[in-house]
Amino acid sequence: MAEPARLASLGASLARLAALAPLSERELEALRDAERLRERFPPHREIVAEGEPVRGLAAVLSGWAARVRHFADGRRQLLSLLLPGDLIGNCRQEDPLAVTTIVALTEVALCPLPDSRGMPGLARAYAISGALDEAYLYRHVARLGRMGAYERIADWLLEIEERLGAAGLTAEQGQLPIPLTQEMLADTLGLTSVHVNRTLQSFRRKGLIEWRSGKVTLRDRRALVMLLAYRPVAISGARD
Amino acid sequence: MAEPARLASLGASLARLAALAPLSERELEALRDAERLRERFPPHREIVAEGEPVRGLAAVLSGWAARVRHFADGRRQLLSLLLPGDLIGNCRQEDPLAVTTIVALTEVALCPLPDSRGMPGLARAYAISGALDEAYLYRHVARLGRMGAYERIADWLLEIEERLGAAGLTAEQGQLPIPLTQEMLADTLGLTSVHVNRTLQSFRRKGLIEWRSGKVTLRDRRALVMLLAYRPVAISGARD
DNA sequence: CGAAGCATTGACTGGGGTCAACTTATGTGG
DNA sequence: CCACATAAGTTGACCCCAGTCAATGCTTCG
Repeated sequence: MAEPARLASLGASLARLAALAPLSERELEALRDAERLRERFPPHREIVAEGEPVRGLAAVLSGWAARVRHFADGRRQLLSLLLPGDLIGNCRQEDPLAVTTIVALTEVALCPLPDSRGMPGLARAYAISGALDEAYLYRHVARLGRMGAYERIADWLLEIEERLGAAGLTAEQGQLPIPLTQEMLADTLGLTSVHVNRTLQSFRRKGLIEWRSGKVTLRDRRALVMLLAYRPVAISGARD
Repeated sequence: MAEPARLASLGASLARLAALAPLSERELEALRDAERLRERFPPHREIVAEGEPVRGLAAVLSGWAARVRHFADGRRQLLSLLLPGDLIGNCRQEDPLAVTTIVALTEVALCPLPDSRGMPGLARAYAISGALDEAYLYRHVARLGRMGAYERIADWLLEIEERLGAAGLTAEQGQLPIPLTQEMLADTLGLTSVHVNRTLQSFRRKGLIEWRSGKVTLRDRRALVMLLAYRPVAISGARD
């Protein structure tokens, strides 16, 4: 955002990263280089396995991935979503082990990122990216712990709008490309796909959102924000 | 654990930190120094305010604190618990802003910690502490997203046992000092205090735990672990 | 055109929330 | 050491949000 001209040559996803901190010409060059090398993963493929050594720092160039935890009886929880521009393996130890499994939700392209040694701008950008991850993770905890289904979805949509915006992925008229099935969304929000379906339909009927073939439009952002501010306390017989 | 003799002069809480990575004599000395300076907070007092600049790195010497988020209508969610030995302000940016409010749940004593510049052992210890925080946070997300009340409490108790053990705070016979009210536990686990109460009573009646005046004993750890593995699927009419 | 994955709908159930009363600790000043 | 106040824990009655099960459409895409 600060220097659109110099970032222009970067793909959108790395542009998000580059916008987090002022970068020197050399650092930008390093990112441009990195971008050329990319590794692809088909949907459902594990990108990182929990407990395995982390291979190094990488960035999501396209597609969505997720940190995931599986239960013995088949339940699963998506712990966090990794969108284009997000980092993988962004930690401080020398030889870290992966804390969670990471799986590709769609087709995903990664690129390895340069070490930040001797590049203070990059180091700052990585640090800020990590802090953002942490902030979104806390938000996710609050969402799962204390929000009902309507609130969870509204809050999540607003978060995704913000994050896709930062990655430069909001199409014109605020269309958000969200390639998740309702079941993935359910596994993210701690709900069942059936209930996600019903809640989304209610949103659509009220004209709050449109959601067709992976493109989401927030038709009434104000109403979504209202949903978060205070629970109606259900006095009147207002239905739906 | 590696070097009990050299750690002996450290208070238990900082001993946990020191056990995370091999430390030089100079680094240990720096910790011993730090330990002398302490700041006290009464229960309910804010230690860090969300959005404010972080004052620097510190460690919890005694008492429990929590990262917390408040909702407009009075609901609140404890995002993570800070036990003796845990760090506050452990991040990588230069001038970070606090991502969440931190509040003292009990009387809390903090001590400032030395910067890790020029002390690679300390740097590693801080990094590992941060990685552990992250791991527990992901576990918390899975707990809130996909576990029922029984599982949440069982899983949480096992986590706390592990963490108190690492901090050297498990008394003889595995008594855990847990200074939380049922309401605080409810705000941690995304439940109501009423439901926490009923669930705990069920645990007690089944002989799984004892909980009296802040001292918890896990009487049947095996059964607690079983609770996590698979949901009973409720075929028979087994009550309670 | 068939198959597989995804979305939708209905009927039913139950875990956990809500409200409100009551009891038991904890503690504080006289 | 008691009287009182306040916080914490306990219990019961009732209800609703979200889960479950199962059938049926709707898309894609070989």
